[in-house]
Amino acid sequence: MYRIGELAKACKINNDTLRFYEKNGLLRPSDRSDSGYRLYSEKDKEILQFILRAKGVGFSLAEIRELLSIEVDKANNACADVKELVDAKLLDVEQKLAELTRFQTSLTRLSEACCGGEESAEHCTILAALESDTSQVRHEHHHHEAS
Amino acid sequence: MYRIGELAKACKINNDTLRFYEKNGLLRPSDRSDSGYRLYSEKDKEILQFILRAKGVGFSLAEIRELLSIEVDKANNACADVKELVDAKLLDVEQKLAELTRFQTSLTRLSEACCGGEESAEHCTILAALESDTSQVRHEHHHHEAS
DNA sequence: ATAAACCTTTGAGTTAAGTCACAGGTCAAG
DNA sequence: CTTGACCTGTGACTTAACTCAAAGGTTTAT
Repeated sequence: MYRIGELAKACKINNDTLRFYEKNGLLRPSDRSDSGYRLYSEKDKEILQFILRAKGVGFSLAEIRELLSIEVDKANNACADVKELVDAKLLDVEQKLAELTRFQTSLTRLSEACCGGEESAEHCTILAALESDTSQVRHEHHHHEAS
Repeated sequence: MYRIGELAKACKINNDTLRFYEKNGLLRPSDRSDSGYRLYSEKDKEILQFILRAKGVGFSLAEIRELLSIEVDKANNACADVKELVDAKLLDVEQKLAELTRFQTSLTRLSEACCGGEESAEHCTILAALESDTSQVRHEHHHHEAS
């Protein structure tokens, strides 16, 4: 079991961030000590790492809360609802992947062109390096009620 | 040439967001009308779409500003500096790609397990579906001075 | 047994990224 | 030649996601 400071240090975040996540329903410590200290389990740590990774790839805390809440009710199989959410998130992820792949291509091209010599003049900005197929820009304004 | 409202509508963002991006050095309209109205070119629109895509995959405006500023000084070849920045961003992107790919795998697994039947009980949460190789969590605190 | 380093709660402050409000100028249509 | 939809600037407000401060309880080390 980790105390708050230990877990925070291990994951390089602030103690207050952990309290904040708790208050916002993202990560509740598995236990409390007799004196009220938060006690986090190994599994709690994994959840936290999941949260941090998800944040890193652009999910909001509200979205992450949703992701974490995905859990098939084994007794009643409320599967359909879950699948819907999962598939929606999957679409999000695939869209992000597509965008990122394009960024990767562009940046790679730019990097290669860069110190290659004088023939590189055409690909000297990100924008020039980006394929100009900008058709797929998407915007969603899901308004999940947050904390 | 687009006026602010036209471009904003075309890209499904707020007029004020465009003014905000301008104030923060992300997108300056190519021209102004005689009466002072902002006039955006087709290229401006592409830049905006770039910004929106970059935002979508988790880049901050400060990072996007950096990305946009990547431009090889063709006369003086300040190539080395540029390459360094590009390669740093490339690393970022590749890391995000790796994370996202794992999310994709997990979500796919979850989706498939979900309405598959009763043997799916093991993969009923994101966390269960995630490979437990959580070793690679990374945190960066670049402090680019923002606008 | 007392200081130092931890933890508790409540509540206020900060930063990034918008978003809104206001007072007024512009322009196309009737 | 005025009405309505658009634009201008400046500045205040909002939201998400922290981050800090204050007042006090707990644990460990001397």
